[in-house]
Amino acid sequence: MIPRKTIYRLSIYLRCLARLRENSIGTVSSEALAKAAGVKPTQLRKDLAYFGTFGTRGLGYDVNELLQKISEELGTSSLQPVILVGVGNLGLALLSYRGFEKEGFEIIAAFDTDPDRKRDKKISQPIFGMHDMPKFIREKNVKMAILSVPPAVAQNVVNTLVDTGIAGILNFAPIVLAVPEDVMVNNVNLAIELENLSYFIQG
Amino acid sequence: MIPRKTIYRLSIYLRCLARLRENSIGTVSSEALAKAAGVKPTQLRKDLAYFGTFGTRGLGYDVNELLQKISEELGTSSLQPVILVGVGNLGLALLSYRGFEKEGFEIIAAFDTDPDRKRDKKISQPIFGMHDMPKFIREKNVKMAILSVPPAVAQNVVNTLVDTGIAGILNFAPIVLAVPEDVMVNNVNLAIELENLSYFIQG
DNA sequence: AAGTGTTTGTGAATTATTTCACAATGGCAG
DNA sequence: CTGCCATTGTGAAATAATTCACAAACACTT
Ligand SMILES: NC(=O)c1ccc[n+]([C@@H]2O[C@H](COP(=O)([O-])OP(=O)(O)OC[C@H]3O[C@@H](n4cnc5c(N)ncnc54)[C@H](O)[C@@H]3O)[C@@H](O)[C@H]2O)c1
Ligand SMILES: NC(=O)c1ccc[n+]([C@@H]2O[C@H](COP(=O)([O-])OP(=O)(O)OC[C@H]3O[C@@H](n4cnc5c(N)ncnc54)[C@H](O)[C@@H]3O)[C@@H](O)[C@H]2O)c1
Repeated sequence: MIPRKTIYRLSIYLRCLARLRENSIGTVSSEALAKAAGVKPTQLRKDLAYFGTFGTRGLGYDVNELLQKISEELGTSSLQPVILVGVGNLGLALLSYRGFEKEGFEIIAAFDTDPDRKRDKKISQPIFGMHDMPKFIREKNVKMAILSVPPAVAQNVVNTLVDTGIAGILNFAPIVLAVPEDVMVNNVNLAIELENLSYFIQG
Repeated sequence: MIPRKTIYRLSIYLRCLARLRENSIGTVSSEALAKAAGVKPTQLRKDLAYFGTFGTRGLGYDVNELLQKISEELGTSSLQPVILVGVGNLGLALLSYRGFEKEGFEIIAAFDTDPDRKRDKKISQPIFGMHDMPKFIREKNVKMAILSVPPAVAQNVVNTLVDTGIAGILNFAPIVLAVPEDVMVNNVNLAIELENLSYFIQG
């Protein structure tokens, strides 16, 4: 069982390796890669050891090979379809962001109670009403959703998502969502991040 | 020394307590509050024990008192000024968000290389050029910044921020920032969050 | 082909965090 | 005022994560 935190770091290593490849760097030592990722070399090596041994002693890691192996381990090799619910200020920013595709994700559609008012914007994804959501999720076999609706309705929307087969939710609403234990929620709570910063820069 | 993770959870408790207060609930047991926060009761009690004892055995915690105490501990009692750098899609969404004030933060100004093109939007904060930033930070004694600039320029902007006295950065650019160790960076990397979800819903 | 210098991989040690288990406490009913 | 009951606070135990320390492996030089 690979620790949760290791999985997070694998994602970071992946991005550092991608940059190295862009710069035509063929091999990298655990020391150099760890530095780029902001961790200690031993931690990097331990993280990799959870699922294989890829390095050459005395030399380091082959950038392409390691990229490939981490990618496989994370299952990022194939493009994952994602939907977004709640096309407000934040939802629109996310929809117009072109950075997800090259990381292996694609927001294929958005849903909102009021889809028509949003439609005039310069975004490429279709925006549907909430009524169309269950059918869409089932037909396209979507497993992940980004939730950017007001907190007051978030639990309600989540219940629908879960009933319809969504297994992973990236939640921006500042509330704790109740979900069955086979559904995973990652919360992004910006107020808490700020509060956290504020605490540590004072104390 | 209070664990880092405890501090995160204190912020969550705070929000749960705020909701209880809105619903005119005066006391709460560790069991009920823990459930609302999505943690185990013993963990909640241990978290509180790090900085005091506030409960009444047989009864639970006084909602108002606990709210007050956690707030003090986190230093959220006073409003913290924050600046935002990079008024693009994401930056605009953050600027227009009215939810930070009631959590103790206020984005008092924004900065961008191209401030004039953004000025027509319906946001209340002033947008200045990058040239004005150092002076502003020093004069207003701002300690925290939200960074939503393109990744290619992020390190550069951070260097300026750090030189000017910023001690806490909430970073949305998908790169690892290098900062002196007395500066704290909290990263919000949405691609990594998605990748993480994707891993755990499959494996 | 041997020697040298680097860097990996990994058990063991350390440190951090969570959970357990239960004695101590105070509210409340009678 | 006494005893019961619910609930806290907390050492101790368990679990998880990080760091250390070093032998093993390989590249590279001569
Ligand atoms: N905007 C930010 O910068 C920011 C920052 C932190 C947190 N958040 C959180 O993110 C969420 C979205 O924020 P926002 O600023 O975009 O809000 P918003 O009000 O601009 O957008 C919310 C959208 O959800 C839609 N909606 C409402 N009820 C719905 C329902 N039942 N089903 C589907 N859609 C529904 C609305 O039509 C609207 O388009 C909120 O929970 C907010 O607290 C936002
Ligand atoms: N938009 C999203 O949903 C989203 C999602 C995940 C990550 N991000 C990340 O957040 C950051 C911002 O994303 P965005 O979509 O808002 O990008 P954007 O291109 O819309 O906005 C970037 C803004 O930064 C300004 N800028 C450029 N160089 C600058 C400099 N040197 N100093 C100050 N300002 C400068 C630009 O003028 C522009 O207004 C990026 O790093 C992006 O990768 C965005």
